[in-house]
Amino acid sequence: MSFYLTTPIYYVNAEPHIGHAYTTVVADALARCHRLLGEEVRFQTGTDEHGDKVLEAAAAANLPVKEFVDQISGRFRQSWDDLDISYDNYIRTTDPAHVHVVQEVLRRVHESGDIYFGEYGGLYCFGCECFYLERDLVDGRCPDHKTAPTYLKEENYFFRMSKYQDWLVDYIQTHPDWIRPERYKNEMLAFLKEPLEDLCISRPKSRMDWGITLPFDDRYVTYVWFDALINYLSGLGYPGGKTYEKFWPAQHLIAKDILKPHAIYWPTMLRAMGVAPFTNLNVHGYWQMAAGKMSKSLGNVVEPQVLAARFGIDQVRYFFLREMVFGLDAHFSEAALTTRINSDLANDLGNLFARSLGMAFKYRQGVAPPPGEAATPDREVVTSVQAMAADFLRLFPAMEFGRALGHLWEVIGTLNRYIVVTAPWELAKQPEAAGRLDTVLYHLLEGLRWIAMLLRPVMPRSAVKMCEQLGLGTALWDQPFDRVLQWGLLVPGSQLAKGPALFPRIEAEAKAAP
RNA sequence: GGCGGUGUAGCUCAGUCGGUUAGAGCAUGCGGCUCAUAUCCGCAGUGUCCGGGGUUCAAGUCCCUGCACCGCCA
Repeated sequence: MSFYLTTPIYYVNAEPHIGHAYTTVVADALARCHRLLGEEVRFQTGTDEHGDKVLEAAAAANLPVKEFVDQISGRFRQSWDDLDISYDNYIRTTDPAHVHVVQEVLRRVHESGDIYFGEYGGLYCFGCECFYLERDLVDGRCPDHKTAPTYLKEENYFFRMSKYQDWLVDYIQTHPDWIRPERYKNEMLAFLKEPLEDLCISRPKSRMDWGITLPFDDRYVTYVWFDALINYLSGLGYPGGKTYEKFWPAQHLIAKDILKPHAIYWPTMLRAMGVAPFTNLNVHGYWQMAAGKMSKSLGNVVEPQVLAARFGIDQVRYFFLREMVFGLDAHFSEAALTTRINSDLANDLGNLFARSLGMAFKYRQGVAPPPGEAATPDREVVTSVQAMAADFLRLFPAMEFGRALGHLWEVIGTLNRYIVVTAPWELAKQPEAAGRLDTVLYHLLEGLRWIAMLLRPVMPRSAVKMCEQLGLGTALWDQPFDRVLQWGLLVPGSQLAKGPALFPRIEAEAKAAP
């Protein structure tokens, strides 16, 4: 079974921010989860590098455009490496292979008659790279850029998007899960109640030449969205090849701001190309920043690598997945991040791990003891761990990350209570309770092993640390879920290892930093 | 202006088909334990379920209406 997952390719006119990081972390966690479910996974991210705004940004940075895009693309890639993103392919729209595929697509669609030459005149905003209607302007100015648009009359190439409107509406209605969550599907259906216009897919080089030259008219470059969306295919080696055959169609992951290109342009493009639609478009919300909306000009952009350096990679990954309901907006603040880290990671999980291992060392010299006959509380531990794993593996791939983690944390609570109920420090005082103590310690360690296994997609580094300290070899843990999630695979007699606190508490002074 | 969403504890949110004294986490207060990262466990709360009206034996839940915020479209 194969699984192809994509993030958008990020536009290189600005630095990576927390929104990009969220999409990418979610994608990574999903990719890791599906690998552990035994599927063959291809996970692609990358950068979108053509268009007006990139040209402007390069000019503002006083760099040749290619040098500029190399630099920013590299910075995105570095950010993802810093966050342990396990992408299989990092695509750039300036890659010659991508350029070639875009031209091939244009040629085919042109030949099939779905691209035509026409004229369009209107008020053009260079900031938005689009034309505006009079009624959309605010005091005669662009509503986003507050600049007066210029009247342009141009001849351009158009994609017959309107031709596919009825098909698209029908497809959305007959595949209710296709665009999800539902609210975004409804938004698109509402949008499609109005007649769809054809899409202008060229820009005259006289105005803007940073793009892919049209194969049938070298006076023009390709409109940046038409170019960018094709990355999902070009990254597989489309139009041919085993990779494409194996992995298409894709699971796309996007933020809500780019819903329309993905839900309208892209499926109609695929249709015109004769390619099957993507499997799902998965749309998520925004992080609402504590001090108003996320915006560079407001100075509250949180750079992902800065966050990771200050709070920890796994900590940030956990926060993203735990705190935001996929599809809805959520609030971001350092206070919320700190609370999650301190109460969930340090107090609940980290402390449970430390006290369990601590007792194994204190009472059993750091060797995993053999379990004796299970009593009622022990059996309850096994039952709740197994039930939780089933819930977790049902919810997590369905992108209910917060609920999946909620179930996992209930079991962490169960294990903390199990310690109180069984009171190993009392058992240790009674020589005749030695077997009982062995059993309790074993159930704790084995429960923690399951937790470590399930946390691998979310917090890969911490999960490996847990496995190491639990004395497991990679041969045991580096396997699909169905092989490692069996009760009792922790081998009695294994040598455990002590380590520093998994998740140190964030103290007040760390919060005070700018 | 049109369509849609949201409004529940101090904060963030869950509340199934309408059904008992409306829940969780965090924060707060009290008590307990000592294996542990001053951690963990137990107990205690606090609510105009946005306002108003209606349907019903019964409404956080369904209907109407008003307000606030958000999104999409124009």
